[in-house]
Amino acid sequence: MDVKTLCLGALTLGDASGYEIRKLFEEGPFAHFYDASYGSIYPSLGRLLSEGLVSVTEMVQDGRPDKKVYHLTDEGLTVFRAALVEPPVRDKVRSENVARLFFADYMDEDTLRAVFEGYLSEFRTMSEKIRSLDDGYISEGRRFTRGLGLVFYEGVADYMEENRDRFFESVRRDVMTNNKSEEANLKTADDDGN
Amino acid sequence: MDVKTLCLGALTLGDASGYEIRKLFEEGPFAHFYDASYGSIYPSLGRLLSEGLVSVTEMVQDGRPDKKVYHLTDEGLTVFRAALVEPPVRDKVRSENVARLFFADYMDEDTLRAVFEGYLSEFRTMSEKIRSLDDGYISEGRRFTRGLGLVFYEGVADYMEENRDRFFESVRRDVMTNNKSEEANLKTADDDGN
DNA sequence: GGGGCCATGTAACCCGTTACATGATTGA
DNA sequence: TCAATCATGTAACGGGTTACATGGCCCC
Repeated sequence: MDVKTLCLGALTLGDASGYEIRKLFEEGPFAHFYDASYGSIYPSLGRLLSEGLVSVTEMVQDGRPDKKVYHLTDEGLTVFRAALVEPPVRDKVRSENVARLFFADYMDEDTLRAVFEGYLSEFRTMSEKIRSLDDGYISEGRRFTRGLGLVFYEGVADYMEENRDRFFESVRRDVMTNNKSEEANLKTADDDGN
Repeated sequence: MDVKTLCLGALTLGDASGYEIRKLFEEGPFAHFYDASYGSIYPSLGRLLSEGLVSVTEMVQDGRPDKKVYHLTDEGLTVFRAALVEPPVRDKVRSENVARLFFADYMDEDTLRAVFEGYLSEFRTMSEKIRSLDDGYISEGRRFTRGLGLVFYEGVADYMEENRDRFFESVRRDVMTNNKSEEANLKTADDDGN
């Protein structure tokens, strides 16, 4: 499912401009499971328009730039529904943060602490942001995935806090071991292929 | 952090071939936070070799194809350490599965059930796989991130099971509401921009 | 006999990011 | 006055995926 399809999905929530759609990904309800930038959203909307899957209304505003408000057409909805029937591909995750933590024993402690605390506070911020949202009426899918996000952010944040001390302590031990084996390497540097 | 850097990281765990490195991403300890295919791993190893960051030994095997076992050089380790100092970019997540659940009320129930149960069983499988691993000795970073993965997989799986019934029930209500408003749309189809 | 694992590699393609261009308004 | 928000768009670049090519062994 590409950005184009997600734009159709975005418009099922109501008419919106490219800028507003971007915010759905940035900090709105899509933030937990997808990301997209202007460079993919605007061209997507353009293509959807030429395919008749969305219509557009130019809104003249004063005090701020004009905007183009897009609306899902019946055909657009049909196409979106068809896209949802396709079996989903596996989740794609790419976390440099976790990678850093994985290789904790190859980092100096200050950097590691910064990564750890930065990551943790990001998770706390996210979970608080979700909690503080007023739900009004939202669809069950939206409510459910929001709960899913909450479980994820809070679960990870709690885990990190609970294991913080032990983690840094054990990493320090690993680092000492690494240093020893590197010293040993220096003494036998010739059979190293280097 | 690109695949090239992750290949260096992979080799801190021990010498390995491209094929073996791929398995780290596919089902090994990297699986929770990164993914990479042969098409990126082999070229990466080639470039690392020409840069002197890894060395290679051709291993002739019988009964199976020969393989090239790569080894991290001192310079490779230095470069890897330097890469870890760079502040990590934000996690990238892209989940078609969650997207499907978000738009639950635009799917027919059979498809939705298939997505739901498929996703759930994927998570159960993953968490069981992690649990069943014998740890022997592994670095704290690795242990910690494994725990992180476990919290994630089990947290989400539990959430899904606990909320399953309510979810499907509420979605059914949403779907009925949608159908009603679409019928209403048909009656006023002319002011639809379509 | 067929499917799956072992094993390496390349080339075309694609989707998306980054960076740039432009510019008014509002609030600190 | 400086930064942020609102708002749309394009072009170059890039990293990675998909698909293809090749081929033997092992187990059912």
